[in-house]
Amino acid sequence: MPTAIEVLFPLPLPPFRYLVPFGERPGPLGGRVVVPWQSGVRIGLVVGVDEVSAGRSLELREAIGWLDQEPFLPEIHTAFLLEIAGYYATPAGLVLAAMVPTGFKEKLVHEIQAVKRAAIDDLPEDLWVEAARLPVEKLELYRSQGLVLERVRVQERQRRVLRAVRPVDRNLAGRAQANQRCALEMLLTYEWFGSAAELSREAGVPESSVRALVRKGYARYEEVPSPPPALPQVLPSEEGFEAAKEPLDLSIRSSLTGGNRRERLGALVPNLVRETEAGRGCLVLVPEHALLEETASLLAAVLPVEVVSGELSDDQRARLWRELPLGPPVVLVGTYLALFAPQRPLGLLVVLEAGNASYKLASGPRMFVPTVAARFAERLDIPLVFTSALFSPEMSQLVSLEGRKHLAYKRLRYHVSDMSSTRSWPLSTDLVKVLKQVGERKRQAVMLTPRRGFSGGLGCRACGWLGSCPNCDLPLRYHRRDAILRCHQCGASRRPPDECPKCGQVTLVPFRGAGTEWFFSAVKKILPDVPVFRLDRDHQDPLEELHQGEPGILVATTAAFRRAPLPDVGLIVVCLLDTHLNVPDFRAEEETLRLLLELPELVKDRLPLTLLQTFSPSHPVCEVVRAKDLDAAVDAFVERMCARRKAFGYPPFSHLAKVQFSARVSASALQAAERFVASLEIRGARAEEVIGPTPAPVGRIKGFYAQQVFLKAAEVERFRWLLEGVKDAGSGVRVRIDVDPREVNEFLD
DNA sequence: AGCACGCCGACT
DNA sequence: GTCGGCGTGCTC
Repeated sequence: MPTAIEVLFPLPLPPFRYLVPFGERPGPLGGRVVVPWQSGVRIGLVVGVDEVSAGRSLELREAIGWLDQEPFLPEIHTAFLLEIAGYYATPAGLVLAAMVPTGFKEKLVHEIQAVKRAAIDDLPEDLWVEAARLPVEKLELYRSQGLVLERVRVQERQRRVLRAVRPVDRNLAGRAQANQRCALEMLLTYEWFGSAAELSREAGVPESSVRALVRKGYARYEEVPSPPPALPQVLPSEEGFEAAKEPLDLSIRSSLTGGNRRERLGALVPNLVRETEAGRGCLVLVPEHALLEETASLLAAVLPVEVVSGELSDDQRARLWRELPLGPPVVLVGTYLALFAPQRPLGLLVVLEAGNASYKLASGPRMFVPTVAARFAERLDIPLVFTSALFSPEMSQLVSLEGRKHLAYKRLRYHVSDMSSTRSWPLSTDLVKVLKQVGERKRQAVMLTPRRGFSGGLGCRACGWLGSCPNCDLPLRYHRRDAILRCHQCGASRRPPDECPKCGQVTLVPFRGAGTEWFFSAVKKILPDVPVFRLDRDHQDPLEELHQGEPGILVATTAAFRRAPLPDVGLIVVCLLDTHLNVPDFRAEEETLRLLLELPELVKDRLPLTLLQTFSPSHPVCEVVRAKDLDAAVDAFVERMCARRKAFGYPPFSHLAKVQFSARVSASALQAAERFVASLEIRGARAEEVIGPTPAPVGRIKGFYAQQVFLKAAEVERFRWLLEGVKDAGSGVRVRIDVDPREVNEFLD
């Protein structure tokens, strides 16, 4: 029986089948193989081997050859890719692309020759020629007749340089050729230049003179091997960083909560030191690039550190992957891209800020990185630590009681300001009072606003008309400074009308929640002499003055958490807590509490007064932060959240997936969703396992109407079985699956 | 993801 | 009359 291999590519596709190269053995799982692909060739990963019938084998193309002697990826990793793809109901190739960020996009040199005595007139024997010499159909024909030999190797990194071909001669002797002569002499002295522009700069001659040298044959461009790219240098942080003295007594899976970001990292330093000294590498995952630099530079003060993130070029990653296994053990700090980095042996896996929303990959395989990391650590049988301000129900499923480590919370003084008992908007009378104090004492304040722009909308006070997006069922956000209405979902924008399009009156006013612009101008009005800074996605004021301790007020979205802490903050304001609490998601309350517990991370030393503006001052979250014993109150809150999730069958006590059907025609989306639910019933789904279809909370986005169905199952096998029922929904309807959705109401593009 | 094929608007 | 927009479909 012929042998076939299953080959995976870094593309949104499942593995494809090829025949083993003629006369060769299947090769190991996790090896790289070169195969014909459309009209060319490409690199894939062998993820399976099986026998196929002789008849079936006729339909398969033959692989061309192996790329490495040793497996490129250990077998454990290879199997893990497929497992993760299965759980997230995503093509395995997407997981490969996300987890193995190097090794599959190399340029290839593909050469062919005729087999002995094939007597093909358009292909030589005994001489390798570029495959591109032959038209694709010809090559395909000769392949099927077994008339052609093929070989492929990786093209080494090259760069184009300008080199001299012959010396100055009398054709360059004239006065008119002075510039060319000068450039050629310089080129002869230094052997080569990276470009004509570079040479012209160095020689101080116009670029046209250099080009003339090339045209006249005195110089030419050549491809030469280029040196490996430099890796980013991690500069040790100059700031003092309090590392703990003794290692924590960690379990195979642990959590570290409480304190603040730096304290949590500091508490783990002795463990990282111990591992590297024992000759094992450590992996420290961060949720996003913004946290990478801070983390890496703090650790670099005491440990050997390397970094990996999407910011590295392909060549830099290739170099790191090549060199990591050869060098001494390091602490590798990176985003999810670092998870499969070839550090062997690995002694400890740390997932920093495990509750951070950025760990949910928004595109590609919609994986939740902490979950993936936990399964991976389990497979490799190495210890794992989650750190987070707040212990989460998800952690409670993974971490045993002995594994739970806690640092006491920084206790802030909270003041809750009831917006329903104040007439001033958007600054309550309490807030005006404390802001004035901050101004008088020349201190700093941070105000966290729920959104960017001026207001949640622009509407008519007379008739209630509200400007909304032509593509989405959403109000257009009002950006006063740019004098524009903009959709925060699809980006559509338009000029605000001068009068109400509905009733014609000139009574258009900002509606709904205030954003950074509104708070900015409100603060300016009451404190005209205090510098006010704005920070959000649209607008970033330089903050050097604040970082140097100058007085001022920072009005920001949660973008403030991605900046270094400020030195002299006397006041933190959560401008409208309700916006966070009212996010229609079962995690909203926890996320709000997390936000409040992370507030100390905005400030350097002294703990400021924290003022929460809200219409629901007795909300449990407000009660928790005002409790005498904060640590106990948070514990009790998390217990309640766990109990609630258990009662309603939410994760982590069940597996949850959102299946979204979207179409330009509203009825087709609904119809497809209903068909899906009907098919689930035929599969034996129980009533409590299927919720929906329901129209998405924002009914239309970018011109697409969306319907969603939620799938819930206690056991993972059953969950996967139900999810396999998702089929193509027919033309005009897009189906998207999000396993373990973090934002239940997010539109899946 | 790329890449080809295919059908409707603004131009040499 | 053509260039080019991106919708749809395919890759062993």
